[in-house]
Amino acid sequence: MMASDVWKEFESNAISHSVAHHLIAIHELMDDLGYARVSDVARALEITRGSASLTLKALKGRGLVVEDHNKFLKLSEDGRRIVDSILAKRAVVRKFLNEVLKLDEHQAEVDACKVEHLLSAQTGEQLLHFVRFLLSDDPTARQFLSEFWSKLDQDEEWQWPVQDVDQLFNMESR
Amino acid sequence: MMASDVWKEFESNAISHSVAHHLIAIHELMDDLGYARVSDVARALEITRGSASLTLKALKGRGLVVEDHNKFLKLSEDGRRIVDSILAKRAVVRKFLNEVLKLDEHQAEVDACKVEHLLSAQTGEQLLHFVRFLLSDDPTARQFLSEFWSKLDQDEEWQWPVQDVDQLFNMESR
DNA sequence: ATCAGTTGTTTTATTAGCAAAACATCAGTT
DNA sequence: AACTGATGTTTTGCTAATAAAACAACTGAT
Repeated sequence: MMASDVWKEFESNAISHSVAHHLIAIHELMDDLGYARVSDVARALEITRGSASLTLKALKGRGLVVEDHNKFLKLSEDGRRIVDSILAKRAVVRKFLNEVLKLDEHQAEVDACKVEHLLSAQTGEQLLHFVRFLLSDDPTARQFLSEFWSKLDQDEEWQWPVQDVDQLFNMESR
Repeated sequence: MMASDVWKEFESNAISHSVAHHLIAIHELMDDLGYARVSDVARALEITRGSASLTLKALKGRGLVVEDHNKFLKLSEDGRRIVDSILAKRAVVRKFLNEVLKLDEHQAEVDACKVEHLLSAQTGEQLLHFVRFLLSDDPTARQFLSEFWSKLDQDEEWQWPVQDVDQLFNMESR
C-alpha cells in the first residue's frame, strides 16, 4: 500500500533528461552539420562548454558517445539505440497530443519533450499502435474521432483538477 | 530549429518529482492515519527523517505545507490543489495505459508515476475527456476499441524503436 | 527518577547538473 | 613572430536531493 516502492524508480532511470538531450543534440548535429564537437553540443543546448565537456566525458565513460582522433564526437551503437527510442516516443506522444487531443503545437512539443525519456519501450510501442490506427483512414476510427471532437466542443461541465477521477468514470458507464 | 529552447523547461518545472511525492505522502497519510509528521512522510517515502525534514522545511517556506502547533503537518490550500492536479493526471494516465493500451498494471503505475507531475493541466484535462469517452458505453467508442484490440493481436510487423515514425504514419494514410 | 525508544533537527558528505572563470591549445591573420 | 579567436578542459561554486551520524527533546515503562 501507499505505493512507496514505485516512486523511487524515477531517479533510478538510466537516462536523465539532460543526458537524453546531450545524445539527441549529437544526433541532430550529425544530420545538420555532419559533425558534432563539445562546443556544438553546448551551443545547441545553450549551456557552457565546460558543462557540456563534463557531461560528455561521463557519456564517453558510459560508452554512449565515442570520440574521434580529433575531438569529433559521435554516438555509439548503444547511444544511437537510445536516441532512436526516445525520438520515436517523442514523435508519437507529440502526434497524439496535437492531432488527437488537439493541444496546440507548442504545448504538445513541451509535454512530449518532458516525458519522452521516461516512458517504457512497451508504452511507446503500444501508443504507436494506437495512434496509428486512430489516425488511419479506417472508417471506425474516423467516426470515433469526429464524434470525440464534436463532443469536445460541447460539454465543459466539470472543473479541472477533478477530485475523484474514478467516480467521474463510473458516472459515465452508468 | 533544433528546439533548443524547449528542453530546458524540464528543470524549470515548479514541482519536482521529489516534491510531488512529499506532498502526496502527506495527503495519503492524512487519509490513512489522520495525521502526518516528518517521520511518517520519511517512512512512507523510504528516506531518512533528516532528508524529509529538510525538504519539508523548504515546502513550508514555499507555503505548500503548514505545521501544526505540535509538529503535525498538513497541506495548504495551494498544496492541496497541486496534489489534486497530480493525482488526477496519474489516475487518467494509469487508466489509459492499462485499460486502453493494455499494459500490465505495474507498468501502467510506474509510467504514470513518472510523468504525472510533468504533464500540463491542459493535457490532463484533454486526456480525461478522451479516456472518458473512449471507455464509455458509447457504441462508436465500443466498436473502435474492440477493433483496436483485435488489431493489436494481429500485426506485429515493425520492430521497436522505429527509425522514422512519421513515415510509418504516412504509409497508413495512403 | 532513570532508562529506552521515538521524534525532529542539524551537520557533513555525496551526486547530478549547471555557471563562471582561468587556462592551454590550435588555427588563421597580419 | 605576434595577435586574435575558437576550442576543450579544469577548478570553484551553486542548488536540489539524498544518506549518515550526532544531537536534543519528548514519551512511556519500570
